[in-house]
Amino acid sequence: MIPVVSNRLIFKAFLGFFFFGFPRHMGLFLSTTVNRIDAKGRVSIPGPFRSALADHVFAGVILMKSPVHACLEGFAPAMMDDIAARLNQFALFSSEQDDLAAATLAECVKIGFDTEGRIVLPGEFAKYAGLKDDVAFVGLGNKFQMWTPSAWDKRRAEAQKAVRDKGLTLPKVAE
Amino acid sequence: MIPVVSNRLIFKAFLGFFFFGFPRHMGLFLSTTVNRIDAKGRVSIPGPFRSALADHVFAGVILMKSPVHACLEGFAPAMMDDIAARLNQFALFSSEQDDLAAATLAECVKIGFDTEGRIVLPGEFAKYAGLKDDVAFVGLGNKFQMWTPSAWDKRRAEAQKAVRDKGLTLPKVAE
DNA sequence: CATGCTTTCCCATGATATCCCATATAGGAG
DNA sequence: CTCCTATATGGGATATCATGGGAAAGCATG
Repeated sequence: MIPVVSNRLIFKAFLGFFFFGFPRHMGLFLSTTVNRIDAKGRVSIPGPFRSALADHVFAGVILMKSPVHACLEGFAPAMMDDIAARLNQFALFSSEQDDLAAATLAECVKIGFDTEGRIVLPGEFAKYAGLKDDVAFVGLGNKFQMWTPSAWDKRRAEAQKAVRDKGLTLPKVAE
Repeated sequence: MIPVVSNRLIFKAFLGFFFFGFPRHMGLFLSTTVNRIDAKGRVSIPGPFRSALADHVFAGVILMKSPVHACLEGFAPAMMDDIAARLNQFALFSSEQDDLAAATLAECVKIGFDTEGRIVLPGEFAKYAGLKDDVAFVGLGNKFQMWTPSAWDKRRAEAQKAVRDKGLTLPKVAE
């Protein structure tokens, strides 16, 4: 089942804190790489991404079913602690905490690398993004996405079109 | 009959009070897993949850009949101290403290793991959440919830809708 | 004490995940 | 041009986890 555009706001909530900055020590996810899923459901995380994910506590990655697209979102494990801390500002049993946690933390998995820097894709997650043989890893700065190569081609064209048509630009950071 | 709706009102009255973090050393409850209840009423606690529950004093979990939903809430034993501390912000014998304590602490059981990391679901608790064959374990950070898979599907959609409709976001942690 | 009932422990199994080794390929360094 | 290292990929061997069932250990009842 493919998530609809109307879910975009959920994602905004999830990513809302990026506008206030995120842990600075993390590396940036850059560029796009296509890797292969083997018979056991394993994929190599692109080398550069592994460095960006580097966490001194846990060698792995957080995957989330994207609330916006038919893809998976990848984060550094440290991100989850930050999200949890933000959630803890709400009262226990409050509907805000419950709703936000359900829309974010519940949709994630924490996956460790094997000795070769690969992860095993949980079937449920692979199915969600339609991942079969090849996966396009797309670096987007503070996170990355995992797409089927063909779906990524579409999405990429769509994003470029949006930037052109709407004249989107990157404003200077306010001091 | 499940007293969910009526209890919701009690809680709404006091939502504002439960504030701020929980013991930071605990692991986070992440992701959603479905496990099976066997003929003896046993369920495996998902492996990652067991690590998050890890307590050097007691190998087990605290289950609570949710004061707000038709589900069970699961906590690390250490979290009970946190809840007690929150309750102690109210005056002794105040109706707020009495009501909240009755709706939370009084509705808990402490359950130990068996040698395989399973717990036996008390019949009363299983019935409260309508748990029969399969249980969805939902990680929500400082706690997790146990739902029937179908009830969770509904709740999940509801939470996403709430986030969307109310425009909920995760505010930056205040210093 | 015997009898049932429940709880706990222990082992077996299949599925999955993880480790370890082997190979291939691409850059870099010398 | 060749060696060396990091990465990507494949596959066999193990270890771990979820699950089911039997056996032993409480525990109340008559």
